[in-house]
Parts: sequence; structure tokens; C-alpha cells
Amino acid sequence: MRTTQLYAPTLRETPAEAEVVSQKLMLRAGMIRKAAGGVYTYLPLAWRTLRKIEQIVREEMDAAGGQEILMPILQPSEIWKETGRWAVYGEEMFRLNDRHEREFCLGPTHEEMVTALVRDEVRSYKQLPLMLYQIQNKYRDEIRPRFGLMRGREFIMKDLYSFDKDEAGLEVSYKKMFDAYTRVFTRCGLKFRPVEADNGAIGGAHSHEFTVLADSGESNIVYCTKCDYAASDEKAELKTIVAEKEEPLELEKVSTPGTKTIELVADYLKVSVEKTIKAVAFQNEKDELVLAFMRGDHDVNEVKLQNAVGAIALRMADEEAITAAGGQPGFMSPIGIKKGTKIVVDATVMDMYNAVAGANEKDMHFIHVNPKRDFKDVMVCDIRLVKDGDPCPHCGAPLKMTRGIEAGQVFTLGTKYSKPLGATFLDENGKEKPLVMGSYGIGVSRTMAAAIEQNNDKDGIIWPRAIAPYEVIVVPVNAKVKEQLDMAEKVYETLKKEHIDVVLDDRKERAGVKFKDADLIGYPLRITIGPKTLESGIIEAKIRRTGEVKNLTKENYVEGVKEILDTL
RNA sequence: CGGGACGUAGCGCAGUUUGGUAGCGCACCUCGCUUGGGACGAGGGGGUCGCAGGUUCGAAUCCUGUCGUCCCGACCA
Repeated sequence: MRTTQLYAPTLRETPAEAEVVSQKLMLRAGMIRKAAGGVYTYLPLAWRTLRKIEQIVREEMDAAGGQEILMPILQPSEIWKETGRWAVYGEEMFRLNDRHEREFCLGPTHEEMVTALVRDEVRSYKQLPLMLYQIQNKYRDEIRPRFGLMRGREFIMKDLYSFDKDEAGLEVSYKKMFDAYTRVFTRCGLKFRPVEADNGAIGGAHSHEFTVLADSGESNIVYCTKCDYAASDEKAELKTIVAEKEEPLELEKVSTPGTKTIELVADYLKVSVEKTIKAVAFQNEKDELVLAFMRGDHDVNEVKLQNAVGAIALRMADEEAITAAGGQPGFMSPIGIKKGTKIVVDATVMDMYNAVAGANEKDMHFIHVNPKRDFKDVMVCDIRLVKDGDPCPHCGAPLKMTRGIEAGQVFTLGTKYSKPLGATFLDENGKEKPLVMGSYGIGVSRTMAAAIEQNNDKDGIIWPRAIAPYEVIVVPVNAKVKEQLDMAEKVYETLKKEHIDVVLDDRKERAGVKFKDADLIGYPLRITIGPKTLESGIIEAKIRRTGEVKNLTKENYVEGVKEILDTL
């Protein structure tokens, strides 16, 4: 490819709408253009990278036993009604009607579709296990599409579904996919971590997220500094912190005027925040009040809480709901709350002694609260959100918190979809059973964005070689010097014959312009043909990531380029 | 959904308060000059000022509506 032909309009200035690095750089590098909120056109450079990622994914899925198919984007409502998700999915689903007023949606995912497909064809355990996948656009009408390709409304995803005859088979399929994902992200040249994740309402055995490490990421993950434990912050289990034992004193109500926050109470009563118990009030989807109680300095993990009370959704509670249950916003504790209210107390709270908690009266708190003695009718479990430095649940070493981008997720589905859709088979004993399923996704377009979030500097993108749109750019310093251009042409043609993805910058631009564009687009290797080449046969190879320049010669540059590429 | 802001040339912005028929930088085209990190000079093309109504002799500017874009709000009550 020649830059005079390449449709990659680079921008010197960043469009005002761009929020994150990947979006800014992709817009500037002429890789993407926005068509509507959260909807983008992929220009040639982006499309090449996407196809490279897809190809890696495809090879690994095939190697793990997957078979590629292509299901429709346009899906009939019937199958979604069978699983109940037509109602549950809500506003996030793009819905439309055909001319006969039949209802359809643009597929946000394909569990229904693939299960419906398989139920008609799979009859016997002899046809199992089966793994089907596709690489295709997905549609989700996000409330707030943001961050360019990171959270779009249309995006490319690889989704694979496994079908097994039993849980043991599912375990095998799951492990295969876990390993395949590890290879995919490794081959893409990304720094990532598989972390234990919550699979919430789905309730399968387990789930892992593959998180590409980047400070700009949206998801928080923790990993152990000693063992190999790693989890998303939603999932991270936490051991109960047992406070130093004290002789329980008698419960006492004290006046604490105006102390609506934990900090104010602690300050007013001259106790540390660790000696206080705070309340966070939620309402579930049925508007029932759910009260969570935490140590003053701890945060609620809403996902854990949601799982604990079996709620589908939680939101902050209205003041009316709190008062109706006998609570007083700002001064709440389980003591004196109306019977029947759902109360969840974090396990750590139960091991506190002589603590401070609200008295459910304005400007009043209890002191000498001993939860084991004073809290009645409460559910106790771990509902704490992990913090940097918390002890690892496996080995106790401090956990480290970091940010990342969720690029892939694997999870077990069990019979959640096969049962309602009636996808069954006959086992060895002629008994009809529902298929045991797993679901495995990779956000392909998001992986591209994540790669940029992880690999960039002030000058632009730094592509890992495996997913770079082109691996090498050949730049003649002065295209008006015929000898330079001829030499550049020769190098370009030679590398092309060696099956290296190479671009020739044949524009009549000044060197600076060409260098800036090459850095912005992020070709892993830049070959410069200049006066030095003509005078002494030196061909410069500059590594984008390190800035390191290697002098190759007219004679050996092909080998040299290959050697360098192999290290990128 | 609630609150806030913005929409003027491909991109970044000024002009709007105080109405008088649109400007700057970059990009683009031509010529000259220049060529190892986004040169310089001269000349040029491009905008129904998001859209639709209204007020006015006259609207980018004032009013109403609408569409779009972006930001903030979602735990310590």
C-alpha cells in the first residue's frame, strides 16, 4: 500500500467530542469516523487491525474445536419471549417491527438464537460436545454511549456457545475456552489478566473476565501480590476482619447533633471511623427496602448485596421508604427497624465491639453497640467492596488494585436457556435432558480500542506487531530526490515479496510530516531512506515503541527487518 | 430519567451580551521556494451559522419548538 492511495485522513487537531485516548487517536489517525452516537465507520486501517484480531480469534476458536457460523442480526421476538428476556432486556434492546407489525430486535447477544438452532438439530449425546461461534455485529442501545469504541451501540463481538451433555463436559469446554482466550490475548500482544468474575443472575458455576490492563479502564480488578488470585472488584471475596475483643458495655443512646455523615459522627464522638457502623439503604425491583450495614470505612459491594438478597436490581432508596420502615436517614442502625425489613449486615460488622451506630432518631446515635448481642433478625454475609491492600482470600497477602478493560468473558450457563427453549437430547440411557451450555464472548472492536489504551504515547499509537494494520512503513526522506524514491520503492517491493505488511510513504511531503503521521498511526517499524542510504548504504530502522534506531545495510536489510519484527 | 453546556467551512475556534448579511488558525487547490520531526511567501476555493417556526425594515445574534453532541448526577442518607 502507498500512502498516496491509502484512505487514512489524519487530523492534526483532536475532535472536541473525543473523550478517551483510543478514540482521540483513532480519529486522528484516520481509522474511524463517527456515524451516530456510539456508531462508527471503520476506515481501512482500523478494518485491517480488526481483521487481524478476528483472524487470531478464529484460529484459536477453531483450534479449540469451535465451528464458525453466522447467525442473523435481525431476530424474531418469539424466541426472546420463550426465555422471558424480551421483557427483561428492556430499553437496551433495539426493537423494530416489520410491515406486518411482527416484532424483531437487533441481536444484543445470541443465546436464544443459537439454542433455538441447536434444539432442532441435536438429538443425541453422540452429537456432543458442540461448540459454535460467530464473529458479528452486536447491538445494544446503551443509555450513554461513551468512550468511542469502548462502549458503542454497535460493536463487533465473537461469541461462542458450548453444548455438553453434563456439567463435567461443560467443565472441559470451559477450560478449553479459558485456555483459548489466554492464547488469543497473548497473541494479540496485550498485557491482560483473567479474573474471577461475578455471573450474577445467571447463576452458573463460574465466570472469568479477561481484562486488558490499562489505567483508563472502566473495570477495577484486584490481584494478589503473592499467589495467582485475581478477581473483579465485584467478585472479590473478602475475609471477615475480626476486631480486637473488648468487654461489651451497656448500650447507650447519646445526642450527636447534625452528624449526618460517618466522618462527622466519628469526629464528634472522638472515635475512629473503624469503630462506627454505617447504613446504606436500597430498594429492590419490587420497591422493598434493603438495608445494608457496613463498618464506617467500608463500601458496599452492590453485586454481592444483590446476590445475597436475590434481587434483580437495586437502587438507592427513597427517604419515604426509609422512614416507613422506622429508619431515620443519617442515623440508622438495625436496632429499632420495623420487623420484616430486609437487613443485611456485613460479616465484619458482626465482629465489632462497642461500636457506634445510628439510633433511628434524628441527631441520636447509640454507643457501645455489640452487633452479636444487639442486632436481631439480620442476614449476615460478606457484602464488602474490596479496597487496595485488603488481604487475599487465598493466601492473606495484600491485594493490589488496578484498572482494566474487560475484553472477554467466559461463563457457564448451565440449562438457563436450554430448559425454557426445550433444547434437549437423549442420553446414553435414552433419557431426555436439557443441554448444558456455556457462553464465551470477546469484544473484537473493544479489544482494538483496549490495545490502543494500553499502547500509546504522546505521539500516537504503538501497535503490537500482531495486530498492527501494517507492520512496516518505508519513508523516503525527500521524495523529490529520485534516487531516494527509487531506493524506497525497491525496499518496499522487496519487503512485500517477503509477505511483510508494508506501506510506502510516497507523498511529496516534508520529512517531518511523514514522520509525524507514521508515529501517529503507530507502525511498529519505520524504515528511513535518506542521504545516508545513498552515500553509505545505510538503511535506518526505527522501532516505534522504544525509539531505538538500528542501522541496516542495503545488503542485509531484509533479514534485519525480519529479526526486528520478531521482537515486536 | 434529572441537571448543565454546546451546535458557525473537513478539524479547532472567535463573533451572539449591544440585531445591520460572517471571520481566524489548521487542512484543501495553484505557483514559487524549501526538504532528517507537522517550513515559508503569494494567490485561491469552500459555510442556507444544526433544523423548523416566530419577532423585526433587517436575525448567526432575540423568542418558541425540535434534532444532535458532550458533561455531571447512581452508595456513607
